[in-house]
Amino acid sequence: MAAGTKPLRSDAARNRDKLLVAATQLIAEHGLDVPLEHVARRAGVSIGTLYNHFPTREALLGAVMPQRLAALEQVTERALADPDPWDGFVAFLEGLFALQSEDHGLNDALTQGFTLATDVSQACHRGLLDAERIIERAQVAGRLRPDFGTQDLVTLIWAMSQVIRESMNTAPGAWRRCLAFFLDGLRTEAAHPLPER
Amino acid sequence: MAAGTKPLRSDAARNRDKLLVAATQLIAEHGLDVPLEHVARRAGVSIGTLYNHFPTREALLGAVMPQRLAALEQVTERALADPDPWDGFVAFLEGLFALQSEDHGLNDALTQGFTLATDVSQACHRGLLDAERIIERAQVAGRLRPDFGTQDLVTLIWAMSQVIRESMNTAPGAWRRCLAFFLDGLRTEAAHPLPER
DNA sequence: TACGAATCTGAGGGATGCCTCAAGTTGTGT
DNA sequence: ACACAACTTGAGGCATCCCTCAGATTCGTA
Repeated sequence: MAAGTKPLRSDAARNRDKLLVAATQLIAEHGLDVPLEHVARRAGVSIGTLYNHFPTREALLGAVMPQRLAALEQVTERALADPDPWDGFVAFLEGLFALQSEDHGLNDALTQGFTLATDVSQACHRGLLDAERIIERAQVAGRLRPDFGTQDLVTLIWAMSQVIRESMNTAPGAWRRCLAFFLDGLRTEAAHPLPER
Repeated sequence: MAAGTKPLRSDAARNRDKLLVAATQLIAEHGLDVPLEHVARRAGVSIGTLYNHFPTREALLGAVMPQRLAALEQVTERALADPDPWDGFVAFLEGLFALQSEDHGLNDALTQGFTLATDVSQACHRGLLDAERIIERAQVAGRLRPDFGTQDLVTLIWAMSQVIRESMNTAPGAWRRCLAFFLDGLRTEAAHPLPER
């Protein structure tokens, strides 16, 4: 795929950048549903200009979110770099949820994740593949219970996203305690049979 | 408190009932945010009439939700009736979340719960007191880890409410598996130290 | 049956957010 | 300096949901 994108006029390029900055900020503060008019206003640009550059909300998210999701890759790397597979697994989850608790938009994206714009959705799937390696490593080491699958991670993300949302203002960090409870149920030695289906 | 409410005219009483029935149904189907116009329409009544009977959304919720929340009391009773304190604790959680998964409105109410109309909020608090007895009984029996408090139950409800929301259509019952993981972390023997605040 | 009070109705005004497009402005190559 | 394509603007149309109120209707009673 050659770069089919013509070079933007200088003012257009500036406005596009201002929009991306504004969108990144506001999405982090207020989530994926932030009114596009607010984004345009913070960028110091009219709503029409926003629609020139990003014809749909998804287009804007597709331009903003992948960068935020990339932060997750670092967390994954660090987790895999941990010599102890279990500690790495824990570090992954803590890093992941720490990111979510700092960015409303990321929290939303990982919740809706797979119902979203192709760009975002694909990034989520890629992230999940990486996560799978972390999970398997901890299982092979005999530390993580073997019946914990990737879908269970998705479910855990759903769960924690809400804890983060609800406690963000009143008790930030409450999610760490909740995660600790959950982790105690994920150790191999804690495992009891799961309900069938 | 004497009944300060004058008897309604027969048609008014009928309409009030129709509104309550419609609201109960639609709230269960679509959650607490269901448009009031929809409620009026399903009740076969004009929007004005709805506002005659329930001047605010909270008034309507205050009339509808306590009855739904009462279903929870039965769950609590049955849980306390279980001879095994741990089984009772588990039955309580399963009963609670089963109710939530059948009623979008109840799910919302227990999530927002304490940010809500006084009637609903009070019912939530009362429910929480009952739950405390279940928790303590399981702890005294040495089955439930002693560092699990009422606030942790609230957090768990937040978490599961989202799992229920997300999986309701695609994989109803997914919450049971998630709960099983969590429960395995709540057993006394699974307990590891929690992060200090 | 006829009257008055209780009740119902639904058009309509307000708020928010989405998105478009005709007219105006600005960058850029010549 | 000019011309034209590229870009910007923001009013305004659409949709949804909120809530109100003047006028029409209906119930209960005498």
